[in-house]
Amino acid sequence: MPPSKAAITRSAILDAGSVFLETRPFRDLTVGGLMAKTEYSRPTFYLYFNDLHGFMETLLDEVKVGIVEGARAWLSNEGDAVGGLRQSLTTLVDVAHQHGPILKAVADAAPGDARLERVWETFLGSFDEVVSARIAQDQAAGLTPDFEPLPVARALNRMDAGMLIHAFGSGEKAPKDAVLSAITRVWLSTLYPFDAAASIEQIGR
Amino acid sequence: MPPSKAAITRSAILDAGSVFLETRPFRDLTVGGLMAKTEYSRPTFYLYFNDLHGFMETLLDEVKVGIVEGARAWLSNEGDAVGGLRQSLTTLVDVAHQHGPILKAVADAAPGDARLERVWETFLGSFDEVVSARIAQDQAAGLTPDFEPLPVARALNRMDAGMLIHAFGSGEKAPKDAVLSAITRVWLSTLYPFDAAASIEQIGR
DNA sequence: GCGCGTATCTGACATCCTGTTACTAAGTCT
DNA sequence: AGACTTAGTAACAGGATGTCAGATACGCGC
Repeated sequence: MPPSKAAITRSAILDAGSVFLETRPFRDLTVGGLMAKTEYSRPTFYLYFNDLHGFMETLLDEVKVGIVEGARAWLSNEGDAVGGLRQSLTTLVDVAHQHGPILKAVADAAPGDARLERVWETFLGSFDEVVSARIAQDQAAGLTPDFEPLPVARALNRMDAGMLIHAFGSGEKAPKDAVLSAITRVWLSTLYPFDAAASIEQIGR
Repeated sequence: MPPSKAAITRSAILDAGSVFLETRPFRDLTVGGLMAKTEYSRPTFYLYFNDLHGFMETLLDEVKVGIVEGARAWLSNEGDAVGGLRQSLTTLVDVAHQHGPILKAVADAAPGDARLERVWETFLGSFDEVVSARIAQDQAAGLTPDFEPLPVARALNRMDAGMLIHAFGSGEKAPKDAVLSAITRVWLSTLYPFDAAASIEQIGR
């Protein structure tokens, strides 16, 4: 079946939003301005979204998948830990590079709305838990020093979020490799220090 | 001389703001609501501040000093590097714990205003530079592995910012020691890995 | 092609917050 | 007391939001 008219309209609005956020910050996004970029009128927006924050939530959903996907290489625990982590971080950086503006826009919008803030925090928090679990595993296996996994996981994740949004959020994006090697270094030194000689040297400078 | 009437009014407004942000997020702060907590009327606000974001900028200025202060122990390069860094992080966590709500409010408000965003980014960025310089020093001294200092400094700083705001920003604050030991571990493993055996063990779990 | 019910869309409205201006009141100095 | 400066306010205009009653377009049986 052909996509319903509603589906077309809805995704036209979403597209217009993505395009807008490619070049302008969330604070400049208004319902009126957004809809002016489409062939519909302002009230139509409210047929499909509750408000701008709900709109951002939808936009986030479309990106979530890719981000979560990337984490698998390390979390699934196949192959060596160091290699898996490297792999996961690499794809994470790739995905973030791709969707930088939307991620920044969501992060910017979140504090303005209780619901979106919770969604965003939950999104970030979900990584805290899985990473923390993986750390506990590696500690049991003697790969990782013994420490409380959760706060360290949180710290590392906040680092990623802050770094990636800062690097790829605005128009001119920072070089991917510098970002990747910086966060890779921090993750590896913290989680697999015994491996340091072998693994860190490979990062290069 | 006694404080001028203007100074009294101004600081009454600032106080009302601090108190408000102690329990409610920035998004709930309006000029009208704020001034209702004082004995003045709404337009009076505009005699002293350009708008809510200018107001937040002023609030940030009052906290800045303490934060910068704390960094000295490590940056000044007296005594051993590991101890100095430990010391700096400890006071950083203390100060952040104390002013958590204001820091979160500023971070929340920043994306809503181009000027405040720049101020906030500059504030964060200033640490990137000094930390990066210190890292370069330690690399020259052979204490720290050889890598590009700036991106790593940025990553570590973003970690601190994200962690501290998340931990101390809202009403119920996370336990200080868990936060401190998590970020301390990451900083030390990354910057002084050769010292690992000696230094990391002291962190405890 | 014609009517009809449903899906889709819009004009017009009430509301809220912002930032400014023209004005009043309260001090201060001679 | 009179003149000048500082402090504060009431009232206005602008702009964005979210809602609703009504208009328009579409699909479908005939």
